[in-house]
This record gives sequence, C-alpha cells and structure tokens, in this order.
Amino acid sequence: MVTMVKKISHSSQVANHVTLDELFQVLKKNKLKLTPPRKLIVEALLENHGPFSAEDIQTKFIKKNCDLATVYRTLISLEEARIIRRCEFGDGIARYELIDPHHSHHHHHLICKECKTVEVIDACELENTVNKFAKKRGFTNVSHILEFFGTCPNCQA
Amino acid sequence: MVTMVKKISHSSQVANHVTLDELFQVLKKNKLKLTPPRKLIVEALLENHGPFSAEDIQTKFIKKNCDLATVYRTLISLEEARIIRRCEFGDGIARYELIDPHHSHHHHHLICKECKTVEVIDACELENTVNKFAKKRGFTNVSHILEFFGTCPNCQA
DNA sequence: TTCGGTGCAAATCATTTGCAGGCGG
DNA sequence: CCGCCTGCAAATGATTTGCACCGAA
Repeated sequence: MVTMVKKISHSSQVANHVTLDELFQVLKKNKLKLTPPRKLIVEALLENHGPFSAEDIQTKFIKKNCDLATVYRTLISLEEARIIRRCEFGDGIARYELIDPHHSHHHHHLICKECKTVEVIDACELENTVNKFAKKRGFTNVSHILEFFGTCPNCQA
Repeated sequence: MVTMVKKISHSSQVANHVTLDELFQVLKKNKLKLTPPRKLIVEALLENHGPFSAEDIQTKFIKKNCDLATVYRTLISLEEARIIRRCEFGDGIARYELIDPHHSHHHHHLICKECKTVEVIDACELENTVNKFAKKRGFTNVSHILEFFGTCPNCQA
C-alpha cells in the first residue's frame, strides 16, 4: 500500500536543522555501520517530511536501490536508535518519520482517511494528563499514540 | 497473537447496563440476521471488558464454535452497526470493545507493552482541541485514536 | 580479517475472499 | 423461499526470517 506523498509547509521549521552528518554520527554511536542502504534511507527521511511506509521509502525515495527486507530491518534499527519514530494510522501499515533532535517537539498528525495525506498538528496537551494517570497506576516508561483522522477538503467531493 | 485477558474493576460501571436483548435489537435494526455466531460474539463482548482481537474472541470466549473468518466478518458488521469500536494498540492487530449506549463516554486505554493488559482511562480532554484543529483545516468527519503504553507494575521485574 | 549487514527467496501472521451449501426471517 | 451467512480453503498483503555472500571498520 502506497501513501500519497505531499510536501507540507511546516511553519515551525526554522533554521538549525539536523544534518545528515549528525544523523550518521548517531548511527555510529549506536554501533550501526554506515552502509549504502542506511545512508539512502536516512537521507530520504531527512529530505521528505511525513510518516512513510517501508514501501513508500523503497519505491519513491531510494528507487529500489536496496531490498525491501533491508528497508524493514533498517527501520527497526533506526527506531531503536531513536532516529525515527513509528506512527500508527490504524490501517495495519507501519509508517515512520524522522525525529529531529533540535526540534524534538512532540507532535501529532491529521490524516485524510481517503487519500492518506498527512498534516502536522504542532501541539500536544497530553503530557501532564498522561503522566498523572500512569503514575497513579504504577506504570513506568509511558508513551502514547495519538492520531487524528478525517476527510480533507480535496476528498469531500 | 493472543492478549492477556483480565477482568478489570470498572469504577464507573453502575446500573443500567446494556443487555444482550438490547444489542440484538440493534443488530436487527441494522438488517443483520441473528445467527448463532453473532449471538456468541456479542455475548462474549458484553461479558468481557477490554478490547480483544479476533483470535482472542474465537479461542478464549466462543471456544471455536465458529470459524475465524466469520469472527472477522462479524466484527466488521458490528463495527458498522456501531455496536463495537475498533482500538489500535500499534502492533498490527485489530482489537474491538463493546460500545455501551447507556455509558457511551468516550475513553481510552493504558496498555502494558509487555503483557498487553489493558486498563481503562475514563477521560478524554481532546474533543475540543481536535475539532478546532480539524475545522481550521477544512477537515470533516473527524475522529481520533489515542492509546497510552507503558510497563505495568507486574512486569517491572 | 571479522562480523554485522545485505539480497534473495521462502516463511509467517493477520486478514480477506471465492464459493457452495445452510438457515433465519 | 430468498438471500444473507457460514465454513472451508485458498489468496492476499505486510512483515519477518534463513542463509550464504559481501564489505565497512
């Protein structure tokens, strides 16, 4: 399944972005070798915004220059190294996006159920609530997934 | 993949619950025949709290008294009839829980990443925020998924 | 040189679908 | 009696894994 790829104007994107080299350093710190497939995938995710599926990455960005199985394996490694984050769109397909350590503001997405276009929602008012509930029940290591769905203006035909 | 089944004390559960008969009426209103598999599945979801996967339902609750394919088909029908709700735990497995029309307060879950035990979080402070963002961007028909994850006290060994 | 990483193909897992027979309304 | 439903088996789609070879450190 392939998602609509769409460049999104990201108002909060100011200077001081992560660079490819910085990301490569993070790979090294995590004892991950700098191989061609990994370079391609990290670069693709740095240059394209929005969560993408393994298939998206392989067919649209790196033009089949590495095997799909390698893309899956790489995405798992990158997530463990906290370079990318896994997003859940509720359709059984894993999608990933870069975590920019310089702009690590936690954010969410507004996804069109029809065309799967993704918009960024630069807000999360949940942190406090979440931690409160979790602590009260003795849970540790807490995280959450939050995604919004709807029909975008284009698809309301 | 099978989820840990655990009865949960649900503080907000007072009298005036849905009954099996009421649910059967809803089925009929939606032009769904009252067949043995459907009765079994609805009953299972009424008597057990917490989102369950198709496999959970078939193996734990109805003891293979109907085909797995039928469970999947039934769950889809029940969701369309708004008798059950689909939940997303981010592990590629669809889980469903009953929607009690008498206590239809929107709620979320706190899931242990290890044992998959589910606790109910009786709060959603998002409705307003959500609708605000969505409207601003011309989205209609808006919904959201929100689930919390962590490590439960038991699994912190 | 040494493992970790890769490509390829086969396996796995959740879910869906085609089809012929069965039964609820 | 008429379709909707079901069981069974096969198909599908995403993801994972086994294995032999290869190349980054």
